Amino acid sequence: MSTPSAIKLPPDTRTRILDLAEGLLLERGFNAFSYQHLAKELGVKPAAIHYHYPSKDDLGTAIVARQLRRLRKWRDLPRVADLPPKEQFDALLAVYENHLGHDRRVCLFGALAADFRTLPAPMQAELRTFNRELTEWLAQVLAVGRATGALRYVGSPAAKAAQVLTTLSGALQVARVHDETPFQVVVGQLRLELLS
Amino acid sequence: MSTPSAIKLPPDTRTRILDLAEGLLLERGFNAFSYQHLAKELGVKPAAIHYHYPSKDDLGTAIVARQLRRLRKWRDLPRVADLPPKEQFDALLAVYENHLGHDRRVCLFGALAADFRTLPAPMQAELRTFNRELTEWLAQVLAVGRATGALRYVGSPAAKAAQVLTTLSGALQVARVHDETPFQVVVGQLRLELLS
DNA sequence: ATTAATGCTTACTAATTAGTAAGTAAGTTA
DNA sequence: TAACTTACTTACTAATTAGTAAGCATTAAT
Repeated sequence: MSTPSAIKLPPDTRTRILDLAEGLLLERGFNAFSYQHLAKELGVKPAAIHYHYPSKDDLGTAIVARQLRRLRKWRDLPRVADLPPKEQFDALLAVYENHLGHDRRVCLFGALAADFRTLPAPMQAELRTFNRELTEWLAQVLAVGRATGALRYVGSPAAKAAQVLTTLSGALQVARVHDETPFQVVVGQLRLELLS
Repeated sequence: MSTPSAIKLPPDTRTRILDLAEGLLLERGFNAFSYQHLAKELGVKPAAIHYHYPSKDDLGTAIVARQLRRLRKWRDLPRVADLPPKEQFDALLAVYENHLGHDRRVCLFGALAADFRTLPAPMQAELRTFNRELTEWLAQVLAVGRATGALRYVGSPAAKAAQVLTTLSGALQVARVHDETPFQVVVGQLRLELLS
C-alpha cells in the first residue's frame, strides 16, 4: 500500500514542464511560448527542458500524445462508457465547459488547427488520430442516442458528430475572442436542437 | 477615363506585401512568417517591409482591417444584398468553399482565434468587429429567411447565426487537419438542417 | 532649377530563439 | 567503494527575429 493508485504524487519536473507547456499551448498557441518562458516559470534553466524534451517538436508531440491517452482513458471510464447517450453527450459538453472555465482555454484541436502546417509530422499524426477517435466516439453516442429516442437529428451520425465537434471547437474560440456568452449561446442552440 | 474603376492596376509593393502576408497568415498562422520571409518572396529587403508597415503589429492590423472593409463591401454589394435569404446563405457558403479551394485556407477568425491573446490590441479590436458584423448580418439573413419560409431552424436568429459561423470556421480547420471531406460533410449537414 | 517626397537599400543593433557540450552533485546499483 | 545513472547547471553557438538609421536614386511639385 505504499503507492495506491488513487494518490497524487507531487509532479516531477518532467510532468510540470508538460503541464505548463500544455497550458500555454491552449491559452496562447504553440508558437507563443519558448523554452526560456517555460524555464523561467519553473525555476530551472532552459537546458533542463531540453534534457526532458530534446526539441520543441518532442515537447509538442508529448502534449498531444498525452491528450490522446487522456481521451481514451476518459472515454473508457465506467462512469462515462456506461452512461446513456444523452448523459454521455452532456459529459462531453462538460469537458468543453471546463475548458471555458479554465481561463477560456480552447480545445487541443482549436489550438493547433491554424498552425497545423508548421507542426512536426508526429504531432500532426497524433492530432489527426485524436480528432478521428473523438469523432468516432461521438458518432456512436449519437447513433445509439437516436435509436433509443434520447437524441434527435437528421443526417448520418458521423456527419452530425463532425458538425457538433466542429461547432464546439469553434465555440471555445469565439469565447476567447469575445466572452463566454457566445459559447453559452452556441451550446444552448446545440442542446435545443439535439434534445428537442 | 484614364483610370476606370473596373481596371485592375498591377499591385504596388504595399499591396503585394499585404496580399502575401494575408496568404501566409491564413495558410500557416500569424506567428509563422517573418519580415525576412516576406522580403525574400517579394524580392525586396526586409527594411522595405518596415517602410510600408513599420511593425508586424501594423501589418497584422492592416490585414484584418482590409478584411473588414471587404466584408462590408461584399455584404452591401447589390448582387449580395438584393438576394433572397436562401441565396444569401449560399453566397456565404461559397465564400468558405472558396477558402477551401484556395489551398485550404482557414477563415480570418479561425486563423487568429487560437493566438488571440498574443495579438496587438488594435488587431484584436478589428477582429472582434469583423466577427460581430458578420454574425449580425447572418442573423438578419436567417431572420428574414425563416419569416419567408425559405430557411428552417429553432431558436433565435442570433443564436443560430453564431452557431453556423462557428461551425463554418471550425469546418475549414478540420479540412486543414484532415482533408476536404469533413468540410463537405459538415456543410452538407448544415444545408440539410436549414433547407429541409 | 531646386526642393521635397517616395520607395527603397545597406548596414547595423539588441534581443530572442532552439539547441549542444561539458561539467557536476546526488542518488542507485554492483 | 566504485561505477553508473539521473537530473540538472553553466557556458556556449549559430540562426533568426523585429526594428532603426542613414543614404540614395527616382519622381513630383514649386
